[in-house]
Amino acid sequence: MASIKDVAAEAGVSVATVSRVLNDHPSVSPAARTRVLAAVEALGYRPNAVARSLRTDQTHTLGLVISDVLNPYFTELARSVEEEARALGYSVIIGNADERPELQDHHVRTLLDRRIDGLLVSPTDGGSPLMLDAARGGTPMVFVDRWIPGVDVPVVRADGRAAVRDLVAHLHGLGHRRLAIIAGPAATTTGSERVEAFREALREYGLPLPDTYIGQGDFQAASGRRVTEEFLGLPEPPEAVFAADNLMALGALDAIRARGMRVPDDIALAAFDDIPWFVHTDPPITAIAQPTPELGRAAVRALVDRIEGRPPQSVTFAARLVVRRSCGEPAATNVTR
Amino acid sequence: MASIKDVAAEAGVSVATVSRVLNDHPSVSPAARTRVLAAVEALGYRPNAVARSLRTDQTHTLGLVISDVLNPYFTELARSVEEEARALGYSVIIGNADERPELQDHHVRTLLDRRIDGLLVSPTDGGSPLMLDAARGGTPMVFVDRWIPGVDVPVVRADGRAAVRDLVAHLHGLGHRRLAIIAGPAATTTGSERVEAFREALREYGLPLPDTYIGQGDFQAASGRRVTEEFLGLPEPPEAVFAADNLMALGALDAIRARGMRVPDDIALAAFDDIPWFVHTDPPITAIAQPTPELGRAAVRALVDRIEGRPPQSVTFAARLVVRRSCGEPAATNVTR
DNA sequence: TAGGCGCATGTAATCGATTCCACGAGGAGG
DNA sequence: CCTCCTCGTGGAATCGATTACATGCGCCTA
Repeated sequence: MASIKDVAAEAGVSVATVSRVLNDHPSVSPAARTRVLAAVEALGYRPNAVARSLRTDQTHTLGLVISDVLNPYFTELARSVEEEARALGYSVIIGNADERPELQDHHVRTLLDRRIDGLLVSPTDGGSPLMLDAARGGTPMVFVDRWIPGVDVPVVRADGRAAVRDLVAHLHGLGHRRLAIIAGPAATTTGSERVEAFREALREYGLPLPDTYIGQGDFQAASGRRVTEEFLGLPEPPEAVFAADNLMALGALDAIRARGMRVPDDIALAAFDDIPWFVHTDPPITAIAQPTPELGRAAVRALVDRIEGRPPQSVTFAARLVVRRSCGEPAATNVTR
Repeated sequence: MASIKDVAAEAGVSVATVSRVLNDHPSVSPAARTRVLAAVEALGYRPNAVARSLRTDQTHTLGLVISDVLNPYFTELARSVEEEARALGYSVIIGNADERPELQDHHVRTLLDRRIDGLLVSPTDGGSPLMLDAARGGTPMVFVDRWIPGVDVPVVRADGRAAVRDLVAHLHGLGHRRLAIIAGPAATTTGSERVEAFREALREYGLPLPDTYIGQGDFQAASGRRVTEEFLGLPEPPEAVFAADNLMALGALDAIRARGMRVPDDIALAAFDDIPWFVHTDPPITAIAQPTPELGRAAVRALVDRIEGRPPQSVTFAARLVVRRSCGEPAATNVTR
């Protein structure tokens, strides 16, 4: 592979001049510039990003550590992150933690070893020493979707509180009174917040939330299935189930079908995180939609601001309820798609 | 960030000794080793992968360029690729081409600039000059799922021919005679091969495949919807539709429902590529399943073999038919899950 | 006891870029 | 005509690692 020296030799100039041409430094004569560009062309030269990074101490690369690539919510997030980063001149390296803290640490470590310019994280847990050290040690960092309390890192996320209240109103309006939730791990913010929002909304309607109606899941389909089976086995099973993410909702759907029951006739179902597939299931599933692409874009912008010395901003978007048919017939005024 | 020099100073040895300890070179005294390790610990030193790569000309990184991250088939592939690579001591950088050749080229270019050790590609097209040059220029490369004919690059893929024949037999056995296909782009091998296999299987059963029953899709849901609408608008619509990937199948499902028709009563539907969601749709969709994780693992092994100087092997797996309910009642002997 | 061998270690070159500094040529101004 | 400034250019240091080569020491053997 041709190096800058080869180009310099071919063009009959010094490596310094070649470098200047490549970084369009102003003080290069037109003649030299032409010769260098011709040499670059002739040799098919491409600058070695590794060498460049070593010298400049910049990789123009962002790390993105997500909790689960198999979850469509996160792939959509990853896609928008990459898109925005590319627009701003950065590449993205994705690390998939599979909801496992030690795998998350592995990725954080290798990303730091590669000297990425900044880190975008959706933590699977309350924060390992490694990640906390990195944050405190000055690695530009932004949390997206989930975050870790008590760390001075900007957070880009969606607030589902209002949408959860809308959902409870919707369920209440349809006559449902016994509402249950399949929660995510309490160590994650999205795990605990969604339960809190749900509990609060129920209180507004004077509805109870007994412990038996709070199932402990782990954001994976299997846990949704298990928890739903437990719900259905109760002496007084819930009339509606709210899953804190889309994978657990599908697990729930599965468990309900396995019992020969129908949604929404026998039991209502709703999910946090809307995904394209929810339109295609039978029945289409009512869900709380985050503006996922906007989240990704805002997170990248915040991180790049931080990297390039501008003050980064935490951003909170609003999630919104998308009513479909899985809780019963929608009122005419509600959004359907 | 501490460098090897700082460690050397702290431990009172030269950088060479530090390097030897880190790469466990045999000839280092136990005393020196201990002092170095203590210094590493004290400073929280981590070797700079950028500098190391520059010197050794190895990045221990593989590039993976896939056609569409939003397609669950590819995310599953990406996951298994990363897993196997990690087991072999490599990291993976994923580039998403979004089925756009120019984006594919962008990713190939930046990956090469980063001097990745090898490239795993599922090409979106017949091969750009850039990719062909890279392949011929000696960049270790392996094609996975899709490939480009006429290039000397190992291919790891699944052969769907037998499974497609099984599918046609299944459809024929259920009494369907007018079978149609939603094809992928002809520039991709999976696009053309699946049509060919289908055509051949139909011929075995003496069934025709008129041009009106070959819809041209692009592996995205919208195209599946459009093509299906065209099918349904024909004077004599097909009795069964076979979508060449999962996203187009969902588009088809959508179009069928929009007409108020039911699967499989009014029309049968099957898809290439099985995904977890197909179990949850109503009805569950009959599909041709590739051993996706095995594909990813084999591709990584082939690529790493090539990188480390062992002869790489092309591998072809068999795809298999998974019968569910979207074509009609399954025969008792067929696999269901 | 001298020669030789091997081990532990250090010095310095090297990878491919960027960039500071010095230098020479040429033009402007006094 | 001399001085000074600007512009284009090249030499060389530098980033942080790896590694070939040199060196010195201790020990074994003849």
